[in-house]
Amino acid sequence: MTKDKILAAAIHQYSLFNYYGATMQKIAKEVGIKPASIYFFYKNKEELFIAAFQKLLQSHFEQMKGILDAAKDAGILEIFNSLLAGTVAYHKSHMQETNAYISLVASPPAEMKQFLHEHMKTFDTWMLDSLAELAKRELPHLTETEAKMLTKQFVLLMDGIFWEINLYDDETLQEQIKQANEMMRKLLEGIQHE
Amino acid sequence: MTKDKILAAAIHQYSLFNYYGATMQKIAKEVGIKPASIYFFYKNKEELFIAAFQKLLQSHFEQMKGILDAAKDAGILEIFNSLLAGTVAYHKSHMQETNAYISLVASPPAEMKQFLHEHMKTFDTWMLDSLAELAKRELPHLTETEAKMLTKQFVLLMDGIFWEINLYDDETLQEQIKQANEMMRKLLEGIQHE
Amino acid sequence: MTKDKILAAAIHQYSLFNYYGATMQKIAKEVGIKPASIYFFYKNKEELFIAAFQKLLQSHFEQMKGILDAAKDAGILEIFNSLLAGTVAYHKSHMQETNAYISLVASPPAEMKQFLHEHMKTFDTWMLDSLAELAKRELPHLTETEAKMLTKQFVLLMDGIFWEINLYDDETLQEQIKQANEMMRKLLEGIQHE
Amino acid sequence: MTKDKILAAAIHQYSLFNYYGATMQKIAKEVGIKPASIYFFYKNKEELFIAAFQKLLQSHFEQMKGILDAAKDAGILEIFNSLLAGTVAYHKSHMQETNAYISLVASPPAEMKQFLHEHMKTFDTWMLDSLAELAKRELPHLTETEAKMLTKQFVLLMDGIFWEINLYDDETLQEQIKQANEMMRKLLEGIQHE
DNA sequence: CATGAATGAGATTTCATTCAT
DNA sequence: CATGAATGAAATCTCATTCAT
Repeated sequence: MTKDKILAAAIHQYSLFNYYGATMQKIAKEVGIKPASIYFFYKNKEELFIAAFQKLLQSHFEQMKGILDAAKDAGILEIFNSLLAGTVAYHKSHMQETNAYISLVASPPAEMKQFLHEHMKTFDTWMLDSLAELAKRELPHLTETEAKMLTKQFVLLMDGIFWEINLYDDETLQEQIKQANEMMRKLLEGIQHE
Repeated sequence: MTKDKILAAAIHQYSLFNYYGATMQKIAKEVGIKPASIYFFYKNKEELFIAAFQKLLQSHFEQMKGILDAAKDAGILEIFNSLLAGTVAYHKSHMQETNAYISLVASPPAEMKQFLHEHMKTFDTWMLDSLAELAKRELPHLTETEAKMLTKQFVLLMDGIFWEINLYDDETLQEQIKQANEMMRKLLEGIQHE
Repeated sequence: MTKDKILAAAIHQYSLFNYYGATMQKIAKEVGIKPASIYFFYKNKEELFIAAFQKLLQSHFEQMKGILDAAKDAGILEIFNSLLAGTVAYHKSHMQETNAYISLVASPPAEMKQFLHEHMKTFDTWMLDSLAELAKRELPHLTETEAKMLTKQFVLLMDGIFWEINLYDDETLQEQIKQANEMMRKLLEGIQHE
Repeated sequence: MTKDKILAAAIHQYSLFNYYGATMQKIAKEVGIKPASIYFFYKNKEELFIAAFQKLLQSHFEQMKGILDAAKDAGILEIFNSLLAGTVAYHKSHMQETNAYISLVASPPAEMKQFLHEHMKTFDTWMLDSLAELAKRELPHLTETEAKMLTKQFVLLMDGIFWEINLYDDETLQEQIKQANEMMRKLLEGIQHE
């Protein structure tokens, strides 16, 4: 459908040139239509990008949910492992969306800031809650405080890996994932020996 | 000096609107001059932004060097601690530059990608080398491999904290720094007990 | 009928925005259809407006005829009186058409100028002839010249009132109609005393 | 000066095509510059036309004041006479402005309606007050009410003449002015014989 | 140093219109 | 009858840049 192709092109152009550099012309050309035609589907550039960003964030959210869902029946260390690997694998196989996503979070157009902030809060809450629940299930002897600490530490590692998607090539990134897994292993060991 | 004010305004506008949204008009207005006047100092927009980005990256680099330098005579854990705290403190007190820096790394204008990539490699190498050296000095019993691992893990935590500057408010960020310090403490403990 | 609703909407939009501002979109929206549908009824914008203006002028003409017809059996002063009152009453109760009519006469689209000029001449001739005839019937002692003068003077007053529809609120306008009637009364008095 | 030439061209184009048909391109072409250059002098089309209309109305007002001033030392009938003749002479020798003025009053762009209404009120008040004062000076035996009536009647004739500028050719218009003068003469005669 | 004036190129958007369904 | 989808042309406006002063 043309409407969806426009969204995809908008996200792609955004990933390349940011909001002001992603022109209606370039988007139209990528879709294979004329700029005027975009206005049949979207009222203006702002509404197009609101739709595009919504789709982007939502599909990122759903992907994360899927990864967590697929991993949730294993042991806690494996879950962490799968989450890191799954996140990176997804992002590496959807570089356009990932670049757009990173760009959006790192330097959102002024009009999106509010909307984006709310999404990030929702996402963060979901991630922390889900992880804490899994941690309690797998490590029932943990206090509430300990479980929270553990999840926060894991999220910190996830964020580190996420930022490094920007910086490192595939090989180095895989090495960093190993380091992250290693760290989680040691932290869990420490807890279980206490 | 007007020339420096232009650079600062360019960085500020870039942090707000990215490359294509940072117009010569807005930059001029922020400085209090007319757009035509910018061309007395810089040949064109591209050269202005090359200068601006160079300054931005260089001053970030120097700042990091300064932080490391100030911390380097303490114990290894304190060094890690100071680096994290110093980095965040610097960025929080220079939000404009930080936003511009993050934006630049996360979604650089096509023309800058090459230049940026080289800078990041230099910076990364320096950071890893410096940290490895300090680790060896403070923990002389570590093998080369162990030292490298430790520094990589620390860098991963630093990157996590860095990305979270984007996401969290001050309070939550301070909490995350604590978590990072706590993690480093446990990792070192583990190594020293082996 | 849709076709008539389109005409009415075209006239309304014309009264608000003039020819170039009365877009097919706005007309369609007012009717509750899509712009493409208009082309089933009218070949293009120009033909739509030719039809609209013809209807507008013709209905104005017929209305004036009706008013004259209804008044023509009274005394001459009453006839003048009824014409003024009737004209204003009609226009005040059809403000959209009146605004469009005034707008059309005051600043016709270039393509309409010729057509409009002819209509105005026809209308003017009819009005002068009709009035002159009535004047002769009611005031048989008048010379041809005197009758013509009287009708021209009356038309001048009518035109004044007409322009003032633009300018004044209802109350002031009613006051001006009284003045016009008063003037006609005095003029007739003057003639009859000679 | 370019700025003034732009204003004049805007008024001219407006007189030909009304607000939406008076494009920046046509205006620029008439001045002999490029459309972009207009924006150096006026922020946008709306502000350009606000300036243009202000100039138009103000210069019309001043012209009327000048005509009244030049006529004010004669007898009352001559004053009326001069006003009518002066108004028409001015408008006939400034057809562009007059067409624009009529168009503006008859079908103002929505954004101008408020501003225009206030101007018209000011103008109307000035005209009525000035005429009433002259009437009292020249015809001191008139009551306040009679003076007011006389001026209103004169204004009605003026408005009739004004609207007829639209409708008639020069010759017919001169004839109508004669009729207007004749009417004023008779009205005054009536008053003085009472 | 700095600006006023100007512009070519291009961005966003609107408009009248077409045509297949 | 009516519309969804599309478009060429043009309208408004912005942008980077130039150049004389």
